[in-house]
Amino acid sequence: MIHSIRGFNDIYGKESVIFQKLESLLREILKLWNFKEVRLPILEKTELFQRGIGDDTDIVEKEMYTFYDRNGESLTMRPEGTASVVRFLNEHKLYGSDRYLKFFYIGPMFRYERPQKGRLRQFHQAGIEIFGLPHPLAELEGISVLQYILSRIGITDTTFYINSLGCDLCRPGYKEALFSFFDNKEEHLCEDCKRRKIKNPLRLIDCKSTKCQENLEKAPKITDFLCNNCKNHFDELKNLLFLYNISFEENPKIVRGLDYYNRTVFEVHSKSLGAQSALCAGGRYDRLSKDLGGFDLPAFGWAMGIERLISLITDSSDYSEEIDFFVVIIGESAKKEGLTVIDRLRKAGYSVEYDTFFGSVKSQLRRADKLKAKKTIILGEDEIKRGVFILKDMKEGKEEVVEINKLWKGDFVKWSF
RNA sequence: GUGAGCGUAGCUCAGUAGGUUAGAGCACAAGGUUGUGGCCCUUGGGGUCGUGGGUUCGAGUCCCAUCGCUCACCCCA
Repeated sequence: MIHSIRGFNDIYGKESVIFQKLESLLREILKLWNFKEVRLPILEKTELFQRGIGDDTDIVEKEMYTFYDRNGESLTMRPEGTASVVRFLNEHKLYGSDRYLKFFYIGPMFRYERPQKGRLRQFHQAGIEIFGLPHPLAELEGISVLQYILSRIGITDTTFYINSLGCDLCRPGYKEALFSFFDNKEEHLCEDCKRRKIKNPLRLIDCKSTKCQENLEKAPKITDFLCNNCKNHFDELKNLLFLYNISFEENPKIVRGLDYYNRTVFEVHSKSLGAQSALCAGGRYDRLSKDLGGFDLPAFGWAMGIERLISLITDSSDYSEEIDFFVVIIGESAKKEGLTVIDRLRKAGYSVEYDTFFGSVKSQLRRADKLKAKKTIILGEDEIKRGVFILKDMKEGKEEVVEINKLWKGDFVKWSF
């Protein structure tokens, strides 16, 4: 027996229904904020992610599904959505007609990681990207719609962490301060951090090892190093969040794992998620578009993990959907009429099921009950002779005799539910 | 990539210090009503005990290997 690839799951049953409902809710809400959907390819040139996400990040270094196609070109199954959206935007030169653009996407992403709770190799993300707005109003747009989505789904018990990473002007000063702070503490650092210190000193800040935690208490904070513009931006954002009554917690340890962020970064965590507690994360990435060879466009965006979101939905309701009619067919001579009735009803807009094995009346009715049919039509040889069928209400248990002719007249109104 | 725990029926699990034909509940099917569901009763189908090797008179049970799943580290949505 061939089974699915590790970390690649089949989504079916209740989960599939919740998935659909969640998607339509997202589309409905994002429309209120005037976000437009983009459906982008799953496969992109590897270079897009190397340059976009950053060569030194874990995602690019060891988590991408990368392979050569038949022409020898290196392709990668997208590990995230932002780089693709930026590529799309520049490729179609959409900023030419409108300098303020808002997009969203929903779809599968791929990362080669060891699966665990809340972590799959193929997982789904919904994300938004806002282009062209340097002002923190971009953050407010993105964050307010996110908060509304979470509240509509009914997810509480989340913490919203926010931080600023500064810009090209102020971050070098901070990196230097960090570097010299850790310089004489080499022996106190965990193995990972020794490596980080050279490659990406910012990441020292969010190390989780207890060994490093002590250092971090005394480590310099990025927010103390922000230049005036960055500080004003951050302050103004906080004021806007107050205006919208969005509660947040400043957390200088939020630095994010992708290279493209500047200024605002944020994460939404939930304690109920397990070790992979991030439900949603994002930030501002003003340089990415230009870095990818495109137009110089400020941008802000976030992405949320759909599976993680679903695992938080504590909805115990029954997701097996009821059907309108079950048609019980008794005897060989009733089959022809029965199958015609079924076809008629379906094309009149009713959901209909029947027993293709034509079991006993008892087993057909059992099946009608199990499938949650609202009404059952019973059609046997006797009924055919009389030109009628029995219409049975499955909740009341009452039966009535109806002339088959009424179906052909399209007179379904009396059974509307 | 590292570590820990777990693999017995479609599902959730029992299975006693190794000992006859491996069990239960749920689910499924048939019947109890010569054409009527839910509740109840009866009966039935379904398992190479993850796989391979070893120890033993005898292995679901002990040992080794392997595969898979889960959780955690790491990382991230």
